[in-house]
Amino acid sequence: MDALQEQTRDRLLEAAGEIFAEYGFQAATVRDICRRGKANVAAVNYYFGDKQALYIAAVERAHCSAAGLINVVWPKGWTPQQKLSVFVRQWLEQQLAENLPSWHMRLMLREMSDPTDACVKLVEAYIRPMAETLRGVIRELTREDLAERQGRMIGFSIVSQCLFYKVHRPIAELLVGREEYTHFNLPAIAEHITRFSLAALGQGPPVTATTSNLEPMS
Amino acid sequence: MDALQEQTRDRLLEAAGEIFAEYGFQAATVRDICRRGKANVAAVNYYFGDKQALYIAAVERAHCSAAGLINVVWPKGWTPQQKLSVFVRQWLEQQLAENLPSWHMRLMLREMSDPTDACVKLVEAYIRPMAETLRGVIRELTREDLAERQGRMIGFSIVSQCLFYKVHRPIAELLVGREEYTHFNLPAIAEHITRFSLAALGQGPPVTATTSNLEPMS
DNA sequence: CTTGAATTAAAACAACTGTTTAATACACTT
DNA sequence: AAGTGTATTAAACAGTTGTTTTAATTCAAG
Repeated sequence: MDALQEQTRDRLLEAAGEIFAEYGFQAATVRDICRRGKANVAAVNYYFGDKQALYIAAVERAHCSAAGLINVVWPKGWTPQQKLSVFVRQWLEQQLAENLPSWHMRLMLREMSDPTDACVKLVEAYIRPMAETLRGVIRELTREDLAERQGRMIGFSIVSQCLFYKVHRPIAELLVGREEYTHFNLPAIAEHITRFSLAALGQGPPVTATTSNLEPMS
Repeated sequence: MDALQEQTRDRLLEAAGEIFAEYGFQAATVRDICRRGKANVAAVNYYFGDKQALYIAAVERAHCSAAGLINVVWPKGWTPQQKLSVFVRQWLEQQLAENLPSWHMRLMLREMSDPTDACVKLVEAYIRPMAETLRGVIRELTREDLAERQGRMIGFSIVSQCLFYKVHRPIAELLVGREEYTHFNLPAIAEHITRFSLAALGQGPPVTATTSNLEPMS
């Protein structure tokens, strides 16, 4: 009984995540969700109360399952440059993950661009820990007495570059052309962002330098 | 007759812009738009055919009225550093403009994060010209033989930092706290992005340097 | 004043929305 | 075997959606 009853609830949550991520809260309909979840229309209200509660549950599920860069313990002997490189690459991997279940990140990004009631929990459980991780790396890369506010801005500069390639990907693709954009793949983007940011912090050569073997596939 | 007939059509377009910018295409209702435009419900279909055509017209109107950084002619003797500084500042001013009519930029940003059929025109008429302007400045800031692809990535790095403070402003505010975020005002952001980017290109001191009088209120 | 087209208005349209109800099916205990 | 509480279903609910229809109104030209 428990196995079966939990099954439909879970199927519903999974279907809700996919559809909310694709269409957003308003445009998604509970009938679509129930159809994909192979459940009756009344199931949403039976298990979750109403549509909004289902949405919040889906967002929660998304940020609970994706805790990649939270509480990382860096291997000994790593330079802060290496740490930043891995941070950027891993962020991009999560973000651009074409594999399943892709809706987790998409739903979170939607919440980040167009926040609802669910975004407070998202910030506390997911974003703030990641921001702290990044803040630690930045602290290693800069002078000890760097102003806290400036440290935050540096973090924003790094993260914003990563977010761009997901949030504004359609526009970027339209701008440079579909074929050319295939060269804007994950390794290329990751290396550019890392080099750009390290150079900005005075911890690497200008991004315009000829050689580019900053991080030979650690 | 012409004056009056154009009046309601324009009122409708203005109201549509505001409401579409605030709620998005799906969540905005033609009844809300007509109420704000002081027109009958049938007016939308009478003047524009259907809701989607009204939306596209609103997006068009938005990107036609905002052509600030397109085809700029830089004053003689300006260094590329100064040009970049002005570019960033002006982008942020348009983007963060709290003054009227703020819906133009908000509607375009919505289209950039969540593109519909209207975004192709938007790219060609607004985004591509601005990208060309920025590309010119970057060309001045780097070696002549810089790879085109890398030039584009540098442009993305700069623009993404600007976009961040609009698109993800709610999250950023939630992260650093409302009071502290008041210090993330336009001049502070503009200076940080300019210094960060110039340093990345090897055209300025690291962003972590103590002094910050890069651009004393030109 | 009359004509006739353009504009506005009120009402109705069918389709869809989230949600609720009431009946049924099922597994379990007593 | 009857009873109990949970899970699922089909049907209906009331409200909103975009759109259409039909009629009233406006208003300049003849």
